[in-house]
Amino acid sequence: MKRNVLIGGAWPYANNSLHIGHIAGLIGGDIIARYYRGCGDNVVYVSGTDSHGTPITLRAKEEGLKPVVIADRYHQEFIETFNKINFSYDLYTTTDTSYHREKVMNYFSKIYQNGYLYEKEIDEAYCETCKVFLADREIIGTCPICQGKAKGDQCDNCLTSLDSKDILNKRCNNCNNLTISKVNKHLYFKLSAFQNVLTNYLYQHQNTWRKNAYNESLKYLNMGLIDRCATRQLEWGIDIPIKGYEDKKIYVWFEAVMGYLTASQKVLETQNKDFEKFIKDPSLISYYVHGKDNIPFHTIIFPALLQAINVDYQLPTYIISSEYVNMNDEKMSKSLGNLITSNQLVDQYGADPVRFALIFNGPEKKDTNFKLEDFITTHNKFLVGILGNFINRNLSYINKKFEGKIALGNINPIIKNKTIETYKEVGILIEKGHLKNALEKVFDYIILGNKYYDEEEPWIKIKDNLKTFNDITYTCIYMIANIANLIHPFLPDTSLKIKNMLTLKDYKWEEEEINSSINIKSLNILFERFEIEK
RNA sequence: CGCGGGAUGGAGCAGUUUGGUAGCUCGUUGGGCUCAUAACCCGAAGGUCGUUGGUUCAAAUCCAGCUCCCGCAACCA
Repeated sequence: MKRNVLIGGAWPYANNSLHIGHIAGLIGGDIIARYYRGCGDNVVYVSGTDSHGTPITLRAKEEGLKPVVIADRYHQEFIETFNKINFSYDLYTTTDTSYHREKVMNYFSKIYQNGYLYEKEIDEAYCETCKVFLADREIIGTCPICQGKAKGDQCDNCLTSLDSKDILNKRCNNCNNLTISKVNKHLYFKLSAFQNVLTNYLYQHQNTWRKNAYNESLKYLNMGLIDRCATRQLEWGIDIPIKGYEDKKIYVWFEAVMGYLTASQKVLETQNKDFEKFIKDPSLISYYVHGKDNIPFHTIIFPALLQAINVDYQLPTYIISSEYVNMNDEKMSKSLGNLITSNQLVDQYGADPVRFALIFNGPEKKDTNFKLEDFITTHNKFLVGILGNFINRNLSYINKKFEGKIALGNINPIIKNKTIETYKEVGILIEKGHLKNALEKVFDYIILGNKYYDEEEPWIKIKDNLKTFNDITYTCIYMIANIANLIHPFLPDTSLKIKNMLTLKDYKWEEEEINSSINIKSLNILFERFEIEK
């Protein structure tokens, strides 16, 4: 029976390039998607660029461009980044498509009709010269604490975090004139209505969510959920389908998470499948993959929105929330200038080595540290020394002695059992989101191959016992064929290279029984050694 | 009393959910092999698992207190 699996990768915001921390947090989704596809399940793996909102608007203003230009520029860059590192999204889209806009407006209307959006009037800073309501970040003034210069919601002088309401002598950042306080109306989402539903929901997922997701969510629930403003005084975004709100847009926190629904629907449409049936399937398994800063959006807000649309919409099953990657013991940041973009690293070292490093040293449970020296050492040890070596020592010997012709033999039964067991164990780990452990288990299997080869000493057996030699060799080729499958979710390029060398069947998450004699088509080195640059 | 994470051989980490021989990589060191990209395999040295107390036949693991480190709260996953 095919399982329905929905995997949502976080939607990167079109304001900065993707660095290795982003990828480390997102790569779990790709592994999970590839695994389930190998099992033959019905997988929908989606993500897209978060293209709207204030930061992009302000950025555009600074550069004298339209917001759409900034959004498109980063969207194109993100597509390139995900292609380079081999993410297998079924759809990577953006929030700036007519499809998404239309569907989101429908959801907004639906939630309004269901009574979860209500009007509220609040006082906001208004610039009479520019004739606009100002966002926090467009307000400058005097800090009420130190009398220094405050900007937006913080004081540049004493670094205190402020409520923009408390700033004195508020001025417009554009024209520098004093602002006035003016009543503005907004639509609020009744998040508080879901306090009990979400609390019960959380308790049911203590074992399926990562610990940080559980604790963070519990924190918000313990504080008590508060209603959230769903509209924004802005020109760049999605129109509000309610009368009287023509001058405002839907707040990004609302529409970006809706992307999971709109993108999935789009994918299913192209497959002639029914979205409603899919999203309401009680046995739907869903994964939401993102960094720890994004937890409440996926564990609180998104589930509440889903409930507000339709109580039968399935809530997230697994929350794959990563910690952060630090760089040489420092936090990665633009201002420190120490961040490595995904593209830089992949261009220099290739997709699979980078994927390996980001999984093997992945921030699954706590922050990890990225050091180029460690990256190279680990690469040389595992990819060159264990994986590349096992394959190369086997195939090159057969090439040398038998011109690449592998004779039939008997597969060692212990190895065979171990192979079947490995599929099972790794599969369970991936399904639970324990990607690091899963990868380690795959490498345990490859290490076993090297051990087997050493203990059996085929280079000696070849001299006086060709039958035994053939059995050993055949067992190793059997292992290699299965290694090609087992590494596929993690290292898709390498998997394909191995399959091409031996002309193997397409990737599937199941034991591959080679049963005819095989010829080595071509022999290539899988991984080059990297030298540590001083 | 703001919130969260961490403390395990020289370094970096896993193990803590579901108590029961302390595991991995690097480094140091002895050996084996020569099929393999100075790759591979076996062995050795090195830890009273931050600290104090508690529960238990048994604690790195559970409970309580304490000490120290790091993130967030400030555009940045």
